[in-house]
Amino acid sequence: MGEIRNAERTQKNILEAAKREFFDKGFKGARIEAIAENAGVKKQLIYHYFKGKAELLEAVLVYSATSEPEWVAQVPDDPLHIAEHRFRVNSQARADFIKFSAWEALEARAEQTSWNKGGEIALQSYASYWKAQQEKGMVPPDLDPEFVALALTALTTYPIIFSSITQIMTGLESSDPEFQEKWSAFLTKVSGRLLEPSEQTEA
Amino acid sequence: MGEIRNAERTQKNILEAAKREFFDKGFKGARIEAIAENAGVKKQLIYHYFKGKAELLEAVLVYSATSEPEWVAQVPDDPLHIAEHRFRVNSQARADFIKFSAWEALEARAEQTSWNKGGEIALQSYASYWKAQQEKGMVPPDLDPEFVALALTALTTYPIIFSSITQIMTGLESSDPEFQEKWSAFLTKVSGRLLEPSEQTEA
DNA sequence: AGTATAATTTTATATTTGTTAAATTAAATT
DNA sequence: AATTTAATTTAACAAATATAAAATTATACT
Repeated sequence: MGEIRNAERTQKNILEAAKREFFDKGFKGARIEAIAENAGVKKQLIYHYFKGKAELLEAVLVYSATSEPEWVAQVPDDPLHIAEHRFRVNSQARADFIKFSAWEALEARAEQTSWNKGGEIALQSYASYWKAQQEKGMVPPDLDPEFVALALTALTTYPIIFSSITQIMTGLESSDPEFQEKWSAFLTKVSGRLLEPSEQTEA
Repeated sequence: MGEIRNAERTQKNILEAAKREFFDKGFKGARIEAIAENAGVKKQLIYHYFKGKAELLEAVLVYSATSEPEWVAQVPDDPLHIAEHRFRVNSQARADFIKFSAWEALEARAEQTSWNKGGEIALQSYASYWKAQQEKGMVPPDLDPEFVALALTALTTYPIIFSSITQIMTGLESSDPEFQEKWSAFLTKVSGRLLEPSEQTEA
């Protein structure tokens, strides 16, 4: 309409709109029509550039993986601040992807599909990280490092996924910067308490 | 077919099937046809007994609320074991309801609907509990009790909701009794570390 | 300018799914 | 037994939604 024809730009518009739609509504909940409307395009164009709904989602996932900024570089050394760092990154740069993962997990359970082949690796490597930390003596020996990883994953994603629950319990939305500050501080305290050597070492 | 006509029993069959379907797939994902099939009934009967899909869900919620066993009675006194107790109850008697709440939270965010009027009260009263515990000196004063409540909610529901993630990180499904035992023990340790008075009380 | 090719829209189809209305069958009542 | 009422099924509708084919419009190339 307003602009000159440009396949590349149009495809990008579609991908951006699709990303918003999929990440917000999940695969089943996403509507091709809504994506088209949001991209300022007739929906049949989507079938022209991407084969179908499933293929569009896959394209969105690679697009979103490549286009997102690198954040692995600046991971803090101190395991005490890992959780806080994770939460900050999750709630800022990756909030919508986290929400999508939640959709994915629920939908995958209800049916049998599973996108996100890269997600598993990330989760497992996170578990490996805590195993290594335990071997370095940074995690109390009585705590299973895989459970530590799971617990911290829960604590760093739950408020983002369940913002309404967060709102009800704390009075703050998880998108609120005030919540993010306070929860970050809380996570650091929790990490400290979790990782500090137990008092009754041995009798 | 096999049995004699009995409106009450049929309604119960429908409610049971609907409960399974809604709790597993969420509201949008649930299929009336699947419910009918599962209940051994033609789907039009559902419209006869319950007005429509939305009303059926409401009926399921009250049915499920009244038919579930009481568990509030045997809550442990010691806040150290609250999390473990919550997790045990959640993963056994209430696993499917927890999953439904997850669907509800995600769907409510995507749209504007919200069932589950009773859920808010439960969450708030859980927050109040921890506030009271802190006043009794059972929670370190530097930890916001509402955040403690949110954290423990996350830890006691996340593995149930995201069983696949749990499987990837720990090698165990959250429905596996082995996982439930280990996670329960882990939660108690975490609670202990979280609630124990800080070492550097004041300088 | 004229033709080929790419970009986009119009029109149409098939399927899924929630819902309604009518018809049928069984139980209850007199 | 006849009639009324309740339980259940058959048939049909309508809206939503993913998808396909054809038509149109703009751009590139010679």
